[in-house]
Amino acid sequence: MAKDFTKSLFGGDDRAAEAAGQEVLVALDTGADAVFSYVLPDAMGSVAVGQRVEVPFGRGNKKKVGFVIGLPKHDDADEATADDGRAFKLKAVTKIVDDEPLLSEKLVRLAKWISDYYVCPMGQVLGAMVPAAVKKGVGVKKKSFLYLGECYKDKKLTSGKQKAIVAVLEDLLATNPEHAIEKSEVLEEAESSPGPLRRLIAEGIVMQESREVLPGLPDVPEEFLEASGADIVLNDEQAAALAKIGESMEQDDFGVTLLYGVTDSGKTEVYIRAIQKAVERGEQAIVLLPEIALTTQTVNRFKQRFEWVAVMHSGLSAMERNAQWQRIKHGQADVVLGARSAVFAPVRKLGLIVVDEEHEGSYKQDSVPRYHGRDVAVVRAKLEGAHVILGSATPALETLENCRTKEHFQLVEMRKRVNDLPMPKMRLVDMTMVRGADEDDGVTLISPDLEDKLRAVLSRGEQAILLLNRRGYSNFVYCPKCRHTLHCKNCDVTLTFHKRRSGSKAVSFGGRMGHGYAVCHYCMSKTLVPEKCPLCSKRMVMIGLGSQRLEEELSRKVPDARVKRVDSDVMAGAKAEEYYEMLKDFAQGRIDVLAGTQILAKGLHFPNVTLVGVISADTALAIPDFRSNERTFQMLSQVAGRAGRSEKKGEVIVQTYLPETEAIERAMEHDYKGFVEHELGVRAKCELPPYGRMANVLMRDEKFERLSKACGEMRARIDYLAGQLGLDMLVRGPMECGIARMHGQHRMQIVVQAKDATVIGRLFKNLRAMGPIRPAVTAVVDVDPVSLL
DNA sequence: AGCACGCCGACT
DNA sequence: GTCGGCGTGCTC
Repeated sequence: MAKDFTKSLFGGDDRAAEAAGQEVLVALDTGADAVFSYVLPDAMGSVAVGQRVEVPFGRGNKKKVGFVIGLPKHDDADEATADDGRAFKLKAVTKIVDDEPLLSEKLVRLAKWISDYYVCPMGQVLGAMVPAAVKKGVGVKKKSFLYLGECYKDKKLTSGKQKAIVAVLEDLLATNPEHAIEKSEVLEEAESSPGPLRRLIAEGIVMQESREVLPGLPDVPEEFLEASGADIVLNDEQAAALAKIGESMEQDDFGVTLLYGVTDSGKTEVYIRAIQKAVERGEQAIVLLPEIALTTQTVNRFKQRFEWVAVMHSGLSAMERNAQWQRIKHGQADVVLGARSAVFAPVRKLGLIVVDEEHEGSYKQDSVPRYHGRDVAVVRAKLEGAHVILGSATPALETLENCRTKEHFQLVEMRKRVNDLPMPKMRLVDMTMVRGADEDDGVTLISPDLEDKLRAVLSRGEQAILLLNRRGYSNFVYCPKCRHTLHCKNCDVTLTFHKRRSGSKAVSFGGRMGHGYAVCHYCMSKTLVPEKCPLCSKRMVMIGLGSQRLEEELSRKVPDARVKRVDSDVMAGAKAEEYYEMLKDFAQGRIDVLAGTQILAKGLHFPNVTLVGVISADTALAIPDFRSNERTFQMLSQVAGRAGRSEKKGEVIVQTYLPETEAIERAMEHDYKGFVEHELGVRAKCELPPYGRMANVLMRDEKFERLSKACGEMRARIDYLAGQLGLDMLVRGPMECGIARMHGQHRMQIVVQAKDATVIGRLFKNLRAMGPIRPAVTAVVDVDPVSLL
């Protein structure tokens, strides 16, 4: 049990003055880029790597909890030497927090890799590996457990209640601590109050023990556990893929398989069979999914096939989260399902990690530690001798390149859709030819082609999905006379107009502005929209591709359709049940058209959907990022997968103002390989990933002067180190970020590119050692950035 | 990162 | 006088 060694009433002597002991290295969750040494007094016993300890920290000796990450071989150390050479006295650990390590030694090693590679203090990495709910022990309660003492038969009982209690325990064979029964259960069963029990305990007939208990989880409702799916017969491609994966798994060695399979080629079934193999071998599997794909549908599919599934997702309460984590740690989960951070699940014997939709940018965490879930999965598997399956219909170029060049990577392809469904027909609509005369401001969202198709679909009693891939990009308020647009006062972005929610009647779009406010999607600040232009007093109008506007145009062009708008705006206030209710309405045909943002493109299966309309394929292209073409292709391919998931033929209409873009042209042909080949050529020319690594140093500050001075200094330091260490790098910047101002701060970046990761690693290791730039500005290092905004 | 310390300008 | 904002340095 944890012991508190702070005996002295007045703060105690935290230093190890008289207490000799073992030196321990402790990583604290602080920005300080160091690991701290403490003395563990001998009287406290021993600790292991991965356990947490409480230590005094800083001038005020405030208590902090950190992870033990090393045990140097100094058993009577009480002094240490700082980097600058001066010696100081070690402070003593005040408490051992965990009875047993929270993290395995392997996970601590993984943390070390993340700390080095992503340039983040060890303590922060370890802090992020364990959910806050686990660290706080949310929901852990002490409960009393009862069992019969050895002499229980010898004593005569007179009270009926006492007899009943003993009988219950006897029935349940609770005759030793291992078979102890929870107190309240016993009392309930024996229909007794605590009084008689207290007697029994006092007489030593019943033994009582207090234990920490985690909250149980509610059982999965029966209705979700129908079809087993165990009888699904794999097609030849699936069988071949599984065989290859199995081969690699049986070698009991690290390996990565890229499962490159078109939408509906049955990748999930391959995952499941591979996981079954792991489970049969007594190993556990982790399945990573993009957060947005972690739907009940997906989870249930796994629950139907595996007895012990643990789910880690953002919707869990702190208590549930802790319960799931503890279950995993105690070997009560064969399969762990979760987003990014589930890669840290504390399974005992890791056999397999599946990363579904491995190309998804959302696997990259955008706060410290800025790790990539897929890449960490590969490193963890390497450390633990496990296998990784990376699944995608449009693999990341980095992954394809790894398969070509790295020893442990293999590519397995699946070209056919299950049931031999044809790929949906793709049709391109060149919007530059559709100059809309029907809108006051000359912008049309629904081309005549799309309008016709919609009507046809509705007349056949089928359904459609319309997609606006990103909200708030061009949904802006402007003055038609002086071209003044509303910008955010804190950020360098155009404000997005939002119609006020229910209560006010529809606004006349393209004409006068009504009840509404403009929102900045970065800082979330709201501004009431002025009716007249602040510069020239003309009436402001709004133009844009917002989903509200789409809804409006739909109701005019296809008035009979029952349309439902889905975007994060509508869904923000809605509960999960409402969302599922809406999906149910659509599935059962009470809604004809779903219109909304990309939320619709993910993981939903509606067989009656035969038309998918992409309102504008260009929004991703407008983002100044070298991956925007790749993203555009991936988005279109994802969308195409939504159409025609049954014997009915599906069609996809793609509207664009940039019809000659390679990504769009190739997507029309379902030709990912062709696109990749072209794109790789472009990347090679600029030495961009996958040919070389990239890191982004983002710097920000309220004062532009101070920022640009600091950026200059940063660049100078990078150049100096490059020279000193002979690092072969390409350095660009400092330059303004894609969004030059955010939250009232100016933003600039320096982009570093190098042939391999070790160069980047060495640069930042040395850069950190140089200390902060003065005057100080906020600087953030993003290794392998997923976007450069 | 977070916090204590100390240095300057703006008030009672 | 002294309150408090901000910039700097340190944490075993």
